[in-house]
Amino acid sequence: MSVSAKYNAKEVEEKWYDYWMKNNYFHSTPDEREPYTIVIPPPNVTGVLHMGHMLNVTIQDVLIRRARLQGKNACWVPGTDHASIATEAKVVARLKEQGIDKNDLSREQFLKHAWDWTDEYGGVILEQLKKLGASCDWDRTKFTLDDDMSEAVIKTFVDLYNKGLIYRGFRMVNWDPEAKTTLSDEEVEHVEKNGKLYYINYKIEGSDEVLTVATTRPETILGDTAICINPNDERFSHLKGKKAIVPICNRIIPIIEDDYVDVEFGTGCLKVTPAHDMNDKALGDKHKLEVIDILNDDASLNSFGLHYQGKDRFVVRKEIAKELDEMGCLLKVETHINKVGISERTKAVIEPRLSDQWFLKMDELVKPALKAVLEDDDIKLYPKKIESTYRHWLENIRDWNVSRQLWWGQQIPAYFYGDGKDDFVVAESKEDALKLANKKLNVISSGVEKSIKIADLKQDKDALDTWFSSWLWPISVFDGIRNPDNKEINYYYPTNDLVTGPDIIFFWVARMIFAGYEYRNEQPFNNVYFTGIVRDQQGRKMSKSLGNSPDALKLINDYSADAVRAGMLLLSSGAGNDLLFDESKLQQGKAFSNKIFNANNLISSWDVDDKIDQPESSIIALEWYNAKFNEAFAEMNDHFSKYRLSDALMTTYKLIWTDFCSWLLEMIKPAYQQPIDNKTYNAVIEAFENNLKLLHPFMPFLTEEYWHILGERTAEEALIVSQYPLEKAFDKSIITDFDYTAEVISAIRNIRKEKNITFKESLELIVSENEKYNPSFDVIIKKLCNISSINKSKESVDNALSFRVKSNEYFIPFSETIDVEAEKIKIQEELNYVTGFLKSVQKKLSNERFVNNAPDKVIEIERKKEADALQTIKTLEDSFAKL
RNA sequence: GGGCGAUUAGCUCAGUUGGUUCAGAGCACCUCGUUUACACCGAGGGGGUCGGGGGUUCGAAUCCCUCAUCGCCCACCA
Repeated sequence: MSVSAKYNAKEVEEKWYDYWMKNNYFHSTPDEREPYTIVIPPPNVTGVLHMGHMLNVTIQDVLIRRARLQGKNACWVPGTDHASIATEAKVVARLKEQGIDKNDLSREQFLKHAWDWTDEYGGVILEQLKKLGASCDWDRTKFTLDDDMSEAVIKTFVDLYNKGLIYRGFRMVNWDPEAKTTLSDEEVEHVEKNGKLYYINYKIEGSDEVLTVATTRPETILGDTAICINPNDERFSHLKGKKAIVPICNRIIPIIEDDYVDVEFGTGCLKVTPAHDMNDKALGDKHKLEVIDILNDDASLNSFGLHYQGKDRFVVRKEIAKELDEMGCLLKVETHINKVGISERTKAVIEPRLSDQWFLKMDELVKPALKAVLEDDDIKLYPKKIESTYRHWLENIRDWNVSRQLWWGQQIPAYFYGDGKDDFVVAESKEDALKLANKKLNVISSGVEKSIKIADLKQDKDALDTWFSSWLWPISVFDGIRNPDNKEINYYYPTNDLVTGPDIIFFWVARMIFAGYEYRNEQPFNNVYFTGIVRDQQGRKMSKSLGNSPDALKLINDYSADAVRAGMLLLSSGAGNDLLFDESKLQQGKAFSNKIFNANNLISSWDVDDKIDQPESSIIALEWYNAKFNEAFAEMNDHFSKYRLSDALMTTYKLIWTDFCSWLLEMIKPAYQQPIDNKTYNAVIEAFENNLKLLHPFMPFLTEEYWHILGERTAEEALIVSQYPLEKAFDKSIITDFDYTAEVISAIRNIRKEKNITFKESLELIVSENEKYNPSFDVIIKKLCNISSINKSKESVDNALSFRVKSNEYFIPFSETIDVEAEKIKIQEELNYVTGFLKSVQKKLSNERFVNNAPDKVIEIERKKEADALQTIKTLEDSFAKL
């Protein structure tokens, strides 16, 4: 007899994780089986487990464990991402706390600190994944800055450069003045801000006239190199060809004409600052304007800022407005809402800035990626609606700025040997670079023998965007870039499923598809499951600043990993839907664990006697359960095929709780202290075991625990490496018959309740049978409702309680006097309902247009309804009359 | 500004090409209950005119139009 009434999760979970690890069950090597591969979206190496990971990792583990049970060679590759900008920012912050300024360190010194940090925190998150039960192949753990991974990145960069897809360009880029690096377009968030629109007067050269220009950024007037008007704007036609004077710096600038200018907006005049605005840059290029960059890399003003030199742009904005006002140049200030670009990582306001950067051409890379998803269906996105977002982005894509002014990452393999803009070569190593440089030099200076030494080569200081390494992830984790023909990449690639958040569809998912086609000529994965975002109950994103993010490890500790996994899945309704975190779902997961624990308690309390016969009730109960199991199993598989994991779990949950525990166990349960027959017992154990298999992907620990409790298993026979049951055809009619029986049972229970008849008091049941039903379930009714006998009778039964299921009427003879009036009312109510229903059916059937237009099948159904209703009415009327 | 999606019980969501007894599930809620696995339980029960309006149809939660509300993505309007 068990002492504890509750399941001890913590102990169990540690035990089985160790056991799985010890037996190497997570490890995969290529063999003759069908592979099933998932590469983990590598979390930030210095990150800690949060709710998003929990959901994401649970889903991946469910898929991997299921594939393993299906006999596939399941391989889940774990790893971490160096997350250049995020990690570098953290390291810089920590150094600052120690009183160290990054600028005082050499690249090597800084990287030493960064690696120390990585060694200290890296892997913490992977340990946390283990607590959740993640069955990753830990032997394959990768880090995006591992030597082999970096080599792949460099090789790719050189290859793309040689193909002419990577180029160096002096372009307007997104500048994060806090991190002092460029960002890709995807790393910039646009937020609406309440700003101001300043109306500034510019004098016209050689006249007293002024021209008013509206701007949101008055500090940039110091970088103005033109005023632009619309050539069709008659208000300004007299100013054509004239010049204006920039206040404060008194620079004389041309007034140019371009129909880009919106006549309606502001004053209809635009100040042009090519160095600090994308549009102005375009205008500047078109009209060959001077470019004056007034900012330092930290967004303070440089010498062009005159007396504002050294001050931050936002400080200057206020001060310059004041100065302009005092000069009488500030006409007015209006409030104005505009979108401001914010750095995703540092939240600093982005400055458009001109600089030399490396770009990857997108046009060609995009083509196969579009085709694969939208035309060929080689890659399926779940939910499908994401496809339109995907298409839109790919069709409007701009070249990818891949260089970052950071140290934490792969350094760009470009080597400069001179001061000229083109005096560089791109190569995998410095030695190769030297050869190339000399070759290039000699071709250029034909005839004159020139040579440079290795010491003359200066490698580009910049590092590559983090995503430039992660886009290779599904290939490089199998060494498919360096060794494209190796056994592993050929076996595991393309991977099967990718599970990730919709927020990185462009950063990562789309780019992996580019890389997949470019380097393998094949999709990197067949399916992408986009999880939703985990939000709090008010629908807000989980964030540190709001403090609304529960401690993931504490949840595992409080509820168990199994309960957390089940809870997360119950919450997530489908791919792509956000989910509102609700601890009560975890409670539900925990209650479910306990339910299974108690089912096992019951089973293990039975004494098995092989000398007694199997009762009839057990035979039919097991026959029914067998059908029910196969029905549920097929349904669960169907849900899986559509990536409806929540529904798949719910199907399993109901199978176990309702069908197995509430019905089957109650039906086959032997009387108090009586033994159970051998046959039934074995069948129940087998049913339980099959349930555990179905549940294992969702709740791996407790299922493994009971698997071993139910039977002696060798290491090779662990649940995690067992085989899924086979899907079998099932007899649907027995399920229908049982559903009918359940209605009868429910009606009897209702009567007991209404009349206060305790379960102990045995009753007699009389049925006047009109409709066929399976009498083999009578033994079940007897057992579950404490019915002494079930008799058939055509006669009315005196002084009996009655109820009806379908068109059959049931009577329970009652010792006390029946309240005839109450019975009459009851029957009358039922009669009213059925009569009303019949009317609506007959109305439909007498409608010619319905009969003429509806398909025969539908009409047939209506006729059946009519017949059934008539029969029921007859039964009710008879009963009424007899009363 | 452009695009996409959503709106069904208190909550979170199903509802397959419009058609089975007047829309389902889980949770929550209410009532009753210590029958010998489990009160993290059992039995029973209440609850929705499917966002509003209009249309197509014999028939609409399901198709069309429109309005409202919410969400997401994209975008260089000073």
